[in-house]
Amino acid sequence: MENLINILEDANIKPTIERLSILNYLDRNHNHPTASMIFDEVETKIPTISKTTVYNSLKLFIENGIVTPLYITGSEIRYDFTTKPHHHFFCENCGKIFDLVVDCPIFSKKHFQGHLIRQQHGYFRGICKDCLEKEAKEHH
Amino acid sequence: MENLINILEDANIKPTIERLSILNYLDRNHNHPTASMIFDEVETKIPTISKTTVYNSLKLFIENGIVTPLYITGSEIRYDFTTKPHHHFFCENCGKIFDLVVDCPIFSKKHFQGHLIRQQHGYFRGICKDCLEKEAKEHH
DNA sequence: TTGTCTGCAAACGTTTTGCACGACC
DNA sequence: GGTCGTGCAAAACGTTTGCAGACAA
Repeated sequence: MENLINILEDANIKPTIERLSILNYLDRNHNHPTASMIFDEVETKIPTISKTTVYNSLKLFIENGIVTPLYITGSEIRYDFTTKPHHHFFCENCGKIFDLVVDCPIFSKKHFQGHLIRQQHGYFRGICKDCLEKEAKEHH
Repeated sequence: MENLINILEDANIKPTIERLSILNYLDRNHNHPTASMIFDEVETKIPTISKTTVYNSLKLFIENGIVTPLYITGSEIRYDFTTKPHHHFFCENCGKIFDLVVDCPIFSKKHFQGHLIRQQHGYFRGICKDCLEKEAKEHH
């Protein structure tokens, strides 16, 4: 928690209880939650919190590079505690999004073919291993 | 145009004038348009067409693998005439989305680490070469 | 007291849905 | 005549904005 306060202060963001709770949630949950998922959990600790504050905080975090928004599903935005670039797999069956480790030749490059790269995503959609195995069992 | 009719008929989609116009637009414009951009252009040829029909048609095309939706910007969905998988670059300054040719080790694989891959996107956000050059000139 | 943070409510823009009309076989 | 396609209008959805009150320095 002390660590999270530092992250915010380093970014010149006042570490309010709301912001800390949101960041704490993202720190504990690396499963790319939606704003609603964050709100639902933080609300149990801070019952007075509003969705506006969740959105405000996430916007602030994104602007400061603390959080990365993922536009993967076409509906809700997913939020990812920023680490080094990595790929994502989105399961169309169970909706889970998880990290993939892929050896990609341009990862972590800042420039490519003359363009400035600020963010990079490799992502895959399909049916995840778990869902495939469940399906197979049902048809045994 | 004959070719486009075949594409639709092969997918068991009745080639109405609306669907053909939409597909024709996508065939001529590989710049990843939004539904509105498609609507605006097709409307000049078929003034009675509605946005609902554009959305209905796109949905049908996507379900049949003729069109790929791109969830890149976080706001409007972009639509891409389906070809072989490729990367995209989204310029945060001018909003353009263009194709990138990248040598990626898992492209065109159908399975990866046990997961079934139906679709794959590699995409980059940042500032494109053209915008960087314009910026440089302004600060000469 | 000044500026910042919060949170309600309303607005927003894109997409989806319900439904009725019309076209076609 | 029955199915399919269209298109209007309304709803839905996640997100953003305006604003007023609360809080903190």
